[in-house]
Parts: sequence; structure tokens; C-alpha cells
Amino acid sequence: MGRGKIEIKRIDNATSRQVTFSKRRSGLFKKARELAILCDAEVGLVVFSGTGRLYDFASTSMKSIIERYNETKEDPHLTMNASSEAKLWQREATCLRQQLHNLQEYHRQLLGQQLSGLDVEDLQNLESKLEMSLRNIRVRKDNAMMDQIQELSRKGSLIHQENMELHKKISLLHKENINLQNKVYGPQGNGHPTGSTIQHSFLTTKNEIGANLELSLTENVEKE
Amino acid sequence: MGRGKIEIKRIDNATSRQVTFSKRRSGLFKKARELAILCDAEVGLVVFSGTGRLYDFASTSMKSIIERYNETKEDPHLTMNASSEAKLWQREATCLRQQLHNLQEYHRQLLGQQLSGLDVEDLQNLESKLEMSLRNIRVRKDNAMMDQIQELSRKGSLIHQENMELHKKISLLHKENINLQNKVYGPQGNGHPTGSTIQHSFLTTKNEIGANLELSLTENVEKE
DNA sequence: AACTATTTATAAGA
DNA sequence: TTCTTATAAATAGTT
Repeated sequence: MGRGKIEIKRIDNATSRQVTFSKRRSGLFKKARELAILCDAEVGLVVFSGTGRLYDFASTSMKSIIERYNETKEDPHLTMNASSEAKLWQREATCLRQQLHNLQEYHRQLLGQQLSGLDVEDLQNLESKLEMSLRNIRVRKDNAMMDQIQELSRKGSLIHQENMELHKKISLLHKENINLQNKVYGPQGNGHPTGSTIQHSFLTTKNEIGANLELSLTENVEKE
Repeated sequence: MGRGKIEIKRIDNATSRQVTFSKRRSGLFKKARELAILCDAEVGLVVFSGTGRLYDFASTSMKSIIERYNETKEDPHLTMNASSEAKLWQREATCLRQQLHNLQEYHRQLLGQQLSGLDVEDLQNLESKLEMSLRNIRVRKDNAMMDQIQELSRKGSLIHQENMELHKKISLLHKENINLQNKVYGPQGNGHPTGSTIQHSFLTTKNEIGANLELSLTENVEKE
């Protein structure tokens, strides 16, 4: 089929290989097309050149040929590598979407919206469910609040105690200060007691806040 | 390329078509193989005969050729022919499953179950939502019951009225009957009034039931 | 890309 | 189907 016979093995010369590729490729595609037309066959042909370029022919569409190939080749249960798997997940998604939709509808009913279509019995059921739920939630909420109150009360009490002790220390320091002043300036000596007095006043105020906090919390507990 | 030149169009004769298919198919596959070897190309060829039989050739592996084809052909977002499509649906399913899970959790919270992990504010929100919902549901239920009550009341009233009229007719017939008996048997005549009396008694009873029904329903309305 | 000597493919017939 | 063979088609090497 040419000036000389050639051995079927890779052509070493790159240029020659490229030329032969071009010629034989067009011949191959022509024959593929002729086979499809003459014999009413479905033909798909894919060729990648050595340089990675793609050439393809499909008598119908490559997508359908590949699908048919996958369906025909191998046992059907292994063929689900592609479209079947997709369909499986699609079914799963549809099912989940339906579930979600149903739950959303019931959800809206629980929230007292979209109640049309329910009869008295349905509404009664809904009502009693919500009442039970409300009881649970209120118990839980009350417990949570009680816990919070006790915790705050405990902290307030601690702070109060701390302040009391600070208060005592201040008194002691204050007395010590006066004694020292007497020793330095004599029994009638007058130094600079201003700073000390201010500090004392500040702590007394803080102490009162602590006491108030505790009182307020205790009242709350009794209310509940 | 044979004893005579042929036109490239579908061969009508089935036998001839089959023979040609067989010959040209082997030629095509031979040339595909030669191209792959000579020119260092990746070649994939798929042929379905008119009878649905599959013939294929792949210089490497059909799987890798199809994958390379999908990657090369068209933009990547259209390449989701097979596994990509499956992955897309899988992602969709995962997302839906997550949504469903979230909704179920919230749902359980609305039903007053699984309340752990909620703080006082969450519980307060839940409580007020349920209260609002309960109000809606009760309004809806009360309306539905009112409608039912009115409908029953109306029907009861109609039956009552019907019975009254039947009662009147019975009285008339009864009187007529007595008159006729008098005419037949004379002013002191005594016939067989038993049947008539029984019928009258029966209808009176039915009438009383109707009146009771209406009374009962009216009481219900006033209770609501 | 065009040419052409040869090889190869294959249509028709057996 | 398969073989044969005349002839069309493809193409290797050349220009």
C-alpha cells in the first residue's frame, strides 16, 4: 500500500511519524464513517496524537456510544460505576427531599402555621403535644434559671464575704495608721489621712452592692 | 477497492450488509491498531453492529481513553458525564441529609425533647413560639368546633321542625281517622285504632329526641 | 501538499 | 462463513 512495504512498529523519525499519522488518521476516520453508513452500525472512534491532540468521530453521539459501551461491557452490577451510581444518588436525594418536605410541613403545623386541612382531632392532637412540650420546656427553663440564680447567689455571697474581710483589713490598717501617725506626729499630730479615708469609703460602697445583689437574688428564688 | 466501486450509503440487502460489515470491521480494527503502533497514538474504537453486538479496540485501556476523552473534550463543568455527576448527586444527598438532621433536631426541641444544650434564652424563645402556636391552633380548633356545632345544630333544628310537621300531620290523620270510624261504625262505633295509636306514640318519641339534641347543642355553644 | 508505485482492502462471486 | 480474485482505495516514499 505504498512504494514499499513497512513493518508495523513505531516510526522512529518524528517528522515521518507525524506525516504518517496525518495520512492514516484521515483514512481511518473515513473508513469508520463508511462502516457506520454502509452497515448501519454505531461507531465511536477516539484518537490522541503523540502530542496529545484529540481527534474523534461518532456516528451518533459520543456520549450515547460511551453509555451503551458501559452498559454492554462488563456485568450490569459492575457497570454502575457511572450513570447507575448517579441515578442511585439521585433517587436518594429525591427521597430525602421528600422527607424534608414532609417534616417541614409538620414543622409548620407545630408552629401553628399552615393549619388548613386539619380536622378537630388533628388540631386536638397538635394541641396536646404542644402542651406537653411546653410543660417540659418550662420545667427545663425553670431549672436552668434556678441554677443560674443559685450560681449568681453563691458568687455574690463570696464577693460579699470577701468585701467584709477587706473591710476588716481596712479598719485594722486604718487604726494602725492612726497609731503610727500618733507616734510620728505626737498624740495630737495631724498627717494626710485623705487617701486612706477615700479608700475606705470606696470599699464600703462595693460592700453594699454585694449585699444588695444577694438580697435581690434571694427574692427571685422565692418568687419562682 | 473491489470488483466494482460502491456508493457510500446504507446497503439494503441484509446479508450483503452483514458480510460487508464483517470485512470492513476487521479492516478498520486492523488500521486502528496500526495507527496506534506506527504513530505512537492512543486509539479507542467502539463499534455496535446493526444487531447490537459490541466490538471494541483500545490501544491502552478503554477506561483511561474514555476518561482522557472526557477530560479533554468540552469544558470541565460539562465533563461531569459520569462519576462527576454521581459526585454531584452525592453532595446534594449529603446536604439534604444534613438539613433533614438539623430540622429533626429542632423538631425534637419543639416537641420538648432533647432540650439539653439550650440556655435560658433559647428555652424562652422556644416557649414563646410554642405559646404563639398554641394560640393559633386553639383559635383554629375552636372555629372548627363552632362550625361543627352550628352545622349539627342546624341539622337538629331541621329534623325537629320536620318532626313537628309530621306530628301535625299525624294529628290530622288521627282526627280524620276518628271521623271516618264514626261514619263507618256510627258515633259510638269502635274499630281497630290500635295501629294508629302506636304510630302516633312512636313519632312523639322521635320528636322528643330532636328537641333534646337541639337543647344539648345550644348548651355546648354557650359553654365555648 | 502532490505525485505515483505499490501495497492493501474489499466487492462480487463461488 | 470463508476463499478467491479483480479492482478500488490507501498510502510509503519521493518531489
